[in-house]
Amino acid sequence: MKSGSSRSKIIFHIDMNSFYASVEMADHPELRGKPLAIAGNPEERKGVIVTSSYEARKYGVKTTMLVGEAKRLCPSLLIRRPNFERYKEVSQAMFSLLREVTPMVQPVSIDEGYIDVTDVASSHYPPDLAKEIQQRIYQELQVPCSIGIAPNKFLAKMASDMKKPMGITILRKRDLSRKLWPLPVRDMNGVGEKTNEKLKKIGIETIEDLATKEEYEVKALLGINGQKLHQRANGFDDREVDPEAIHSFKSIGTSTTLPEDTTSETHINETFRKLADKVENRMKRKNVVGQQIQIMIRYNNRKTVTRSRSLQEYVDKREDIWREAVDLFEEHWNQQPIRLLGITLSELVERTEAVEQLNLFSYEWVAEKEPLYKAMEELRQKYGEGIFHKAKTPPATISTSFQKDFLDD
DNA sequence: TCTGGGGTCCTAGGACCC
DNA sequence: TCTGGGGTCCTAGGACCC
Repeated sequence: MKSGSSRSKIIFHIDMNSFYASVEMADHPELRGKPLAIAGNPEERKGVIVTSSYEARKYGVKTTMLVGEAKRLCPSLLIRRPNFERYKEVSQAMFSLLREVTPMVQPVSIDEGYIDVTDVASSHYPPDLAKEIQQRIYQELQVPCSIGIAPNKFLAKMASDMKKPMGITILRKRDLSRKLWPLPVRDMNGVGEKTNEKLKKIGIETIEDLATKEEYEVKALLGINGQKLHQRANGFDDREVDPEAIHSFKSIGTSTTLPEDTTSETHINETFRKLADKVENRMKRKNVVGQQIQIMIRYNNRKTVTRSRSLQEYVDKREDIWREAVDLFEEHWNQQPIRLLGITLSELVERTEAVEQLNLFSYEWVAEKEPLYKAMEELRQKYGEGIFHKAKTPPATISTSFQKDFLDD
């Protein structure tokens, strides 16, 4: 084993098959073997399919399809509401199990993740190891998974997709032209609807078409993403499995589709209150505070706008989140009926870190407090209360830049 | 009866600074 | 008579993924 050199790696991608439906079947044996879909409540306009069992997929039931449409395709379809708490439990149990194999575990979402087994492979033959993992997950949690084995993340991900459910697929570099290249380019991770259309216009339909095109042509079409895709199609991907990535989340947000379109400010304010509550709870749980707030408004014609604002101070309290959200909303709402509202906080930092910064700030602030109050009073008398309309906050949270600008004058 | 809710990353223009 | 060039921050929007 050479140290520091680019030794070839062995990466597994573990993909839980039809995860939510599988968990429901594990918990409710009477559902097993039946066409099952997990979906929201159609009466609240949330009736879209989130996941469906393989039995349901045979009828053409797909994710994001409306429940009505799915039932038309598959009249015997059983529908269950999602139980995310339960799915999270099973997910955590699954990742704990993986961590018994190696600490090099990177969860990507609730139902998939990568592990780097390069070091483990000296004592375990990788396909056997994969089989063992798959069996343990199935026996201990009663849910199926597929595993892709490859020298990098991209190929492992593509491999885990090739045999489902309960498949194990090895994708070596030398297998590329035979196993990967014949696939439609749309199947690549990172190629969605729009990119697929663009690629089609320059004659790229399969992964082979992409791999054998000149890189600069793809880059000219898609920018940096094109370059990345071209490299991946040729089997290159140097992203590491990063066990820490899970801790560095960048935003926390929540949104809701309203049971009916509304223009009622009371209703809108109430909705923002609930959203702010939810965001606060999640921020508390993760022990973070945020310095940027974004709201999302989807109108009845589905036109969606986002509006954001950087804040002078970190927030994590429902009242502050709510006030900023409503303030942004009032500033930008075009009076059209609203279908969906959302709040997202970003520029997150650990609360402890924020407190240190705050202390520093407070120290400076106290020294300038007295003149600031005086200054504000003068402004108020000169221009009226309206001068502070934008801030809508007590003097303690007036921006430092404002404070500094004024005091320097 | 058109299409949920949770995210990440990238781009692009304008402001502002040097 | 035409006014460079680079860097960073802020905001809005879009593409993509599960």
